[in-house]
Amino acid sequence: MLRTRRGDSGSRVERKQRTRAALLDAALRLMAQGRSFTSLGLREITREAGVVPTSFYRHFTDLDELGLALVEEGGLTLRRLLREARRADLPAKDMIRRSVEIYRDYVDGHRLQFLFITGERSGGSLAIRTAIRSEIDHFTHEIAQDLRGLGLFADLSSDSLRMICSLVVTTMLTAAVDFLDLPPEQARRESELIDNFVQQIRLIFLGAAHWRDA
Amino acid sequence: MLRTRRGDSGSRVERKQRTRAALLDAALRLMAQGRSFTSLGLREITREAGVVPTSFYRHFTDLDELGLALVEEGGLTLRRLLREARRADLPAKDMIRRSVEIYRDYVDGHRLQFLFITGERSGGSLAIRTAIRSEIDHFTHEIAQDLRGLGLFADLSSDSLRMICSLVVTTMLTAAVDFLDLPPEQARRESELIDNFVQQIRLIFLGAAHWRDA
DNA sequence: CGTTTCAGTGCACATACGTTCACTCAAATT
DNA sequence: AATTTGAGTGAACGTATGTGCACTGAAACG
Repeated sequence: MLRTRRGDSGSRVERKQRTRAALLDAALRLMAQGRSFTSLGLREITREAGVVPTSFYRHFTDLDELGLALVEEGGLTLRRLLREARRADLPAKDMIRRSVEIYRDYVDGHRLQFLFITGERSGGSLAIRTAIRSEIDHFTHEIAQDLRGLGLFADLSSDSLRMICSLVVTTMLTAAVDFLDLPPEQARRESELIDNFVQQIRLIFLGAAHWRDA
Repeated sequence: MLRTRRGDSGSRVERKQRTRAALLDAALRLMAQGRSFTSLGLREITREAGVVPTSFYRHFTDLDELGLALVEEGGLTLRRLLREARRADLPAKDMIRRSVEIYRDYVDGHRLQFLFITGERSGGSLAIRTAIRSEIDHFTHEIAQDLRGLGLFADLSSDSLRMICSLVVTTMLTAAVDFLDLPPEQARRESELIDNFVQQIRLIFLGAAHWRDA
């Protein structure tokens, strides 16, 4: 009874891609209810995606494979953040605060992805953890290049710059968790959080400005 | 057939406490195999603890309650770390490196606890996440007091000090995840990790030394 | 010493799970 | 127009789950 299925338009490969995306999204939505990836069941995901359990195997051999696909999606999201941040040419003054606000909006606009990345970064299976770590390393490296491109920290070795960016990134990810856990309509609490985050990044950059390579 | 149960010595309350501890430990051991807390089943935990499923209800009303007990245990572990660090009177020179080494050893000696804290800090249920956050806040506050006690950062406001310590703590927790994921017998990779961690803490303190309150 | 308490047992139940298999039937291919 | 392909179906399987209930028997208590 394929006739009555929703979204039965487009070519066959398009429809397949759409179902695949529905499965990925279903998994993220379930995790958003306070569950971790390893706790999800195959039937649960297909049910949420509006598909029969056996359909799952047309797209992934098992749940791990779906998890790794989610990591890849998350990595893309991180890279899109940087592309967006580069476009928004930042004022020299208050550059950090502005960047933080962009980040906050971006996290809010991609809640499920960040929930997954931050949640599984140190929670679930080794395979997923390793894959996420590699995406984050990549992200860190890109930020380092961007800072170099801006002519900042020109006198630092690339090892030191990497060390500093990795500190910045872990601080960003911690802040993302805080943003996501913020109850809605708590402007006061949110601005405290942002202020704290801004100060931490400023502190790191202040340290970096005085850093001398070993 | 209570006669043949292992550890059937001690008073009744002692034996109960021991079974309770066995349940908590069983949960941690299962998580160490790369699973998150929300993925654990009641039967699975009791099986690992060597107890019949229905016995579970003598100790906890449900899995959430067991999770919160684990958080409490984890909080105790964090506080014991500080007590231990305070005893080991640190040399003024290389104080950071020495502290980091103590921390590394401590994490290694309490792998399961740190696996739980870092893994569930941003992964599982809101209740557990919130409880962990509060333990970490407490930990952060204690570190701030210790630094004050050492006469460091005497010119900083307590808000700034808190902000700095929170940065230190999140860096510590990220480092713990890295330590835990380190394959055994990788001395080279481990010392790289430690060097990186030491440098990040130095950088934060360097920034703190130049920080001026807003 | 008789009675009470209660941690742990063993069985039963409804319900969920992952996976298999043979199937349909529209789209793609020939 | 005839044929092949393959995403999605639906029933069936063995096995797992959480929880209720009546039970046992040693420790604690009066």
